[in-house]
Amino acid sequence: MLERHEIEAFLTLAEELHFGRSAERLHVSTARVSQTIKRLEVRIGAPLFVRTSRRVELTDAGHELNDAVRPAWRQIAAAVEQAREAATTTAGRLEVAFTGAAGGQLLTGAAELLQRRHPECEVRVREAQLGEVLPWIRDGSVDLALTTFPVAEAGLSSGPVLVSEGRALAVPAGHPLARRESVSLDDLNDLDVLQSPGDASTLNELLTLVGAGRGVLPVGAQARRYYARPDVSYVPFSDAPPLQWGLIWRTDRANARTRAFVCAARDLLR
Amino acid sequence: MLERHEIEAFLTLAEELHFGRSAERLHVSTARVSQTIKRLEVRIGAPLFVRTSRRVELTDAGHELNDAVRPAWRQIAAAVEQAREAATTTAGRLEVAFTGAAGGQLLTGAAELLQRRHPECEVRVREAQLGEVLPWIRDGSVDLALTTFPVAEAGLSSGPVLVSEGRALAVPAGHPLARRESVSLDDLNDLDVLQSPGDASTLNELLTLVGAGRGVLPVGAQARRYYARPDVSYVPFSDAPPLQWGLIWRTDRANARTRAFVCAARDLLR
DNA sequence: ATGTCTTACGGAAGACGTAATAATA
DNA sequence: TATTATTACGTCTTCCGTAAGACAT
Repeated sequence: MLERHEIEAFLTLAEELHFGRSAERLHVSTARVSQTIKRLEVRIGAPLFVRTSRRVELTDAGHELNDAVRPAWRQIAAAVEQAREAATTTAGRLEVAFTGAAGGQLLTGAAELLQRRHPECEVRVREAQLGEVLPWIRDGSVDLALTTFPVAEAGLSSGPVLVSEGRALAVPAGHPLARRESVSLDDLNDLDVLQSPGDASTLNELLTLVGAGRGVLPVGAQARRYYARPDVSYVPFSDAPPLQWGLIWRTDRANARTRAFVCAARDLLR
Repeated sequence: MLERHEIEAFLTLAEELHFGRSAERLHVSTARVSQTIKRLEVRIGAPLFVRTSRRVELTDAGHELNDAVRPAWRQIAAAVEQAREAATTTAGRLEVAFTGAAGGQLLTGAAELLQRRHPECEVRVREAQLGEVLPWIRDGSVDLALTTFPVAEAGLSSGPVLVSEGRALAVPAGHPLARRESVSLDDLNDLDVLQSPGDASTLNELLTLVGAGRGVLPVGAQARRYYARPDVSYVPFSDAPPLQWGLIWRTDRANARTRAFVCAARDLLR
């Protein structure tokens, strides 16, 4: 098969029909063009150019090769250029998902920062319910999602931790625990703990169940501010490790836009 | 632009999705495939594969590049293979022209030898009149022509001298020179010498003019055997250099068939 | 005599393999 | 632990430019 420099030397010489000008366009010496063409002709087994020191012309074999190779090589060059462009440009659409009101605030801020930096990037921030985040990421309907860490799934990547918040327990307003300063993980053993996909699919539904006395729900401490309700009280955990939030994406769909958004989100929180 | 080894490594890995098997197919080490892909990704500016030590998969960017590059590269490979094939095969048609009865015998013999050697080569031997040889060669209606040397025209090539014959002068049968043993170039000064494209376009027409006493005509000594006529006598030159015959062809249309025919003609006369 | 292609030769870039290392299941 | 991808490094091919040579106008 032909080497890159052979293809380019051939196509250039076929166009210029002059070793000196070809060498200039190729940024090499004329001697190099001569040797490259010579080697190419040996490899093909026939002369591709008829040349005297005054005239260079394509042979029939050269014409045929030129006609077939030129469009194919242009296509490869265009594909590479497009790939390079797609890899570096932030122009285009970016879909970002969050769960929870606090996450929406954060991502909206990040989106605004991103669009100040890259006006050509079109960002849409959507809310996802608890169980929708991973499916949306997997099927590609969103490019990024804000979620709790860690997410250990093959094919997914995670950005840095953006927010770290204490944990709290949502309990019915009249529940004995509601008057406590804090709760412990051990306290959960005596309680009905609601599960996300099992008992209900959205946070508000779960909190409604909590308010109705159907169980308790571990949440992030921010819930007290964003999901304050008369029927629910939030009691901080004394001993639970903090809840960490960050962005995830499908590794095979990472691009300049996702990188820029992750960067904007990180910068926003400094 | 991408190097040949980068393109082939990429396309192979995109197919195999396994560095070891790709390396095997490419006849290089796995380390080389790894480094080549790495460099390619740096050049493009984005990962083309997502890989762990257990799994290799194309990214979106990789898929797009693969879809665009693969058919184009196949086309180039096919064009090169076809050029190589066309350069070496003798299959196909070959048109050969001659002037004069002796030339016809010679080329017919060469054509028979060629077809014994290369049955897949289809040869057609045609007679050309004097002025037709060069036009037919120039416009490509024949691939080879037997003609007198030297032929110094840009774009034409000549094979070896095949036949070398003494020269003779065709004179009217009753002419004083007809009784001479030989003539000299100096004798031409006192005579009307007929010219090929000027006075007539075929040899028989010229000889008819000679027989009619309209002038004399320098010819090859073989004319005495192949163009014996009652109205024309042939007298050898004592001092003219021999007339040399050989094959010519358009340099840019030389191919395996023309080379094989020239070779057969040369071998025939050994 | 001049412009142009080709050949000869020494130097530098990089393509390659081997072997050691890291990471995954 | 076994398989597979990556990194490190020394070797060697070959790509390249310079300079001299060959050829045609």
